[in-house]
Amino acid sequence: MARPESISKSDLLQRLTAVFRSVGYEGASLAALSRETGLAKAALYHRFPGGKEDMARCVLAEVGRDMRGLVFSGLDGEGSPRRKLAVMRDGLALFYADGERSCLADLFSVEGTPATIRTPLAGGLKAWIAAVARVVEEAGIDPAEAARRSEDMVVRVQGALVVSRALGDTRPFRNVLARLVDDLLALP
Amino acid sequence: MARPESISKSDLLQRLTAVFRSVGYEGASLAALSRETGLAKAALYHRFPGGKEDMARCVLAEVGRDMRGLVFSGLDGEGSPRRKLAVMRDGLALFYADGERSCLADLFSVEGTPATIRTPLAGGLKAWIAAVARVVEEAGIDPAEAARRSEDMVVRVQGALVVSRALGDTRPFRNVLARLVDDLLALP
DNA sequence: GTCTATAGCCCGATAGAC
DNA sequence: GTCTATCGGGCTATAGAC
Repeated sequence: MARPESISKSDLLQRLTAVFRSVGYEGASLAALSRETGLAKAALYHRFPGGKEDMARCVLAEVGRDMRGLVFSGLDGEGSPRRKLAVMRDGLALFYADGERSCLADLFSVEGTPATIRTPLAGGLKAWIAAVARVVEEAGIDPAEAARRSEDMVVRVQGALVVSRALGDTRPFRNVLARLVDDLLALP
Repeated sequence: MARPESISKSDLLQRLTAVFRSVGYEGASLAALSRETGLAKAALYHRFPGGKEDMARCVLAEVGRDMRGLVFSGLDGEGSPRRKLAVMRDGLALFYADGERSCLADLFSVEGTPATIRTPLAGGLKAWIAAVARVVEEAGIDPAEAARRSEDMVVRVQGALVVSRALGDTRPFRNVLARLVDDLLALP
């Protein structure tokens, strides 16, 4: 039985994620993590014995699961490549709240973040690029070109999030999403 | 007369820049800024009475000047659009050390950085996009499409820096630069 | 203009009561 | 499992000697 008076593990992770996602690893103070979750610091240490690094690792794993659910999951099923990539695009819009959110791949890759967090992050990015490349190949694009386009797509999404944040305007992100499928599947 | 025993203003700003560029605004502690410049904290306060925020503002202004020198300067002169954009591309390779360096537009746009720094940053990004769009228009591309391509170029450069940093591999950055001019000037 | 020394605060992390 | 209280240390910033 779940104990309703206590915050659920999933809710807790979601709130921790929000903090790390807006201020990064070093910027996320235990005071802020405590405030945003409603748990005292000691309670956070009870749930995450490894402290802040432990929290960030769990957040990254949870975000990875969300990403797989919203973004990857459609890539493996049946359906045309165009349809699968369109599902991914819509998942990205949700995942990044239409460009309002930053990506942990950006915030967690800066110096000062522990390597135990940066390493799985790189793996996740590579997995994403590879999964998209497989779908692009299905559409008849040769493997080298498919890999190039997939990397370019991820580059554009990351860049659009940075530019949107820096300008305080989500149009760059929405512009990239609008062309994402066509750019991946364009004729050679 | 310059006093040779004291670090020059330009050298000082360059060393401060290196710190902010690798760890961001909040991550740049006065201890690190002091260590990397060889000046005691009190001496830094003598030169930058506004403290860390003052240093970051001066660093941003200096980086803006470097950017204008290396990246913008070629855009206004004579020469074909293709040649001018190629000069910009080579300037970018230098400016970002072939993808090894991060961009302040990324690091300084995260929450926690004072607005006095984030605001001029957004202006600089917009100016860059506009300057490139003018050259693309010179090549006969219509203004709306030129604006779109220029924004997309900046998006790609920013994204390539993020992905290169996250993967620990500068290939994404070099790939973007290799196609930058052709993508801007492609036939409609 | 640069230094050493330190104020005052917030940091990550822990002790121990309940 | 959560709390309050606190530790030692690093933080930004300043005082004051030279």
